[in-house]
Amino acid sequence: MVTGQTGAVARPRQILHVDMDAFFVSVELRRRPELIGQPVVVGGTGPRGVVAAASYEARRFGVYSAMPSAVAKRRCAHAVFLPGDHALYAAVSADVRAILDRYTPLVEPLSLDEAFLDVTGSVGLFGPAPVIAASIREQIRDELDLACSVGVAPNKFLAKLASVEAKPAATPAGVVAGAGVTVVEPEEVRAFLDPLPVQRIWGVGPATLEKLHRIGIRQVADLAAIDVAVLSTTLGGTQAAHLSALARGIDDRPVEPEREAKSISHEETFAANLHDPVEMRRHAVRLADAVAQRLRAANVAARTVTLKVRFDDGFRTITRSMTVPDPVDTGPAIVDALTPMLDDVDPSPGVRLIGVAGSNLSEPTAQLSLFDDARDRGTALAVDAIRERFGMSSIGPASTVEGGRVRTAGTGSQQWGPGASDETG
DNA sequence: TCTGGGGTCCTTGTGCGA
DNA sequence: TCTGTCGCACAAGGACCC
Repeated sequence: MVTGQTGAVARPRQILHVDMDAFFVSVELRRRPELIGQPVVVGGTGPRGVVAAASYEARRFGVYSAMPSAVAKRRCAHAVFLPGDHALYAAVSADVRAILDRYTPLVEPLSLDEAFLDVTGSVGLFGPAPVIAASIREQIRDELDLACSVGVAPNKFLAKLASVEAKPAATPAGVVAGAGVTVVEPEEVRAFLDPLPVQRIWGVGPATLEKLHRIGIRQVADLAAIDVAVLSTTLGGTQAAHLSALARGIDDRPVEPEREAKSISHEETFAANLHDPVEMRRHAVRLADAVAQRLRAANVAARTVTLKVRFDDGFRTITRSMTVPDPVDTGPAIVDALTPMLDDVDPSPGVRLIGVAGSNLSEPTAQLSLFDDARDRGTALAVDAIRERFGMSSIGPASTVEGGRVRTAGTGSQQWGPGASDETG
């Protein structure tokens, strides 16, 4: 319905990438206006916390997302550190989404603070794509008191790069306002891409960058020029073909409004290392319970259960997984699958993180022959109902009760690392 | 500097049945 | 019966993204 497939010359697609500016911080500033203009950091406040978002004033001091909070505090001691409120950001994200939905049904959220829109079929109604981009910015600003940047281009990859160009910039001298909207026309693609450093390409992280540097590739132009067969010897065929296409501005991926989750997981980093297998199991039970609840909420069950353990000896991480014959969506069933894996882990080096994931998702089965599972599922659904009414900490596995309250996972209280106080004992 | 949490995708190795 | 190989499923880990 959006592309000319009737024999007429196909119009270039009109893709928008909408990216909120310093989203978590900006949401916080709405309720803390006295902090506007100050360096503000949202993220984990404990010794192992990381920065989730930094205001542009904080970025002037070299504070960026994913940086350890301890480093951020050293670089910008006078910044205001806030713990973050994931539930609030999700609610505001829904408000933003409602605005985007006015322009096209083809909206693909990438995260809470960014989304792709295919407005190819909307230009007749709302005007050219850059006009739509400006209109979206205006509505988000007027209705939500938030700023965003928008990239407009013929595909997702270019639109995403374009939105970065549109953003404000933090320099040691001050914060420079961005254009707000950046448009890359089809005939401008080469001039836009060629001078960019190769790490700006989606999928080029530190490891790939190192490989590319070794063969003399530093700019996107270098990558676009190199033969794919040659690149394959360094990166492997799949990645070589993918990156080569992107470097040439080719990206045919559609905007997909409804993508089904392929896995559901919870993990937690502890303020103090665990050394006791019993403690490990207790946390695993809690995480399994949280994963199970989300599986049921999504009306799916997992055939593969994965345990993730990160040790304190050099950040070593192991994963162990098991595929079970019948999909599971209850805490006890997930714990059953986890138990042999947990028994195999030696926590003596110190365990800093435990994660539990369910993948290989399918619809839950209700086999009458599995009496125990059916009973577990009935209990679990009852628990879900109680939690919906009285809150997450109202009920949970006995082993997760601390001081008369249930410790929960994934409730948004500690999204970016352990809190300043040691809760693990 | 020393690294959170929630995801996706890819590669490599292994076991198994045809 | 033995061996090679192909495809598939699974397991584990790495890299990357926000």
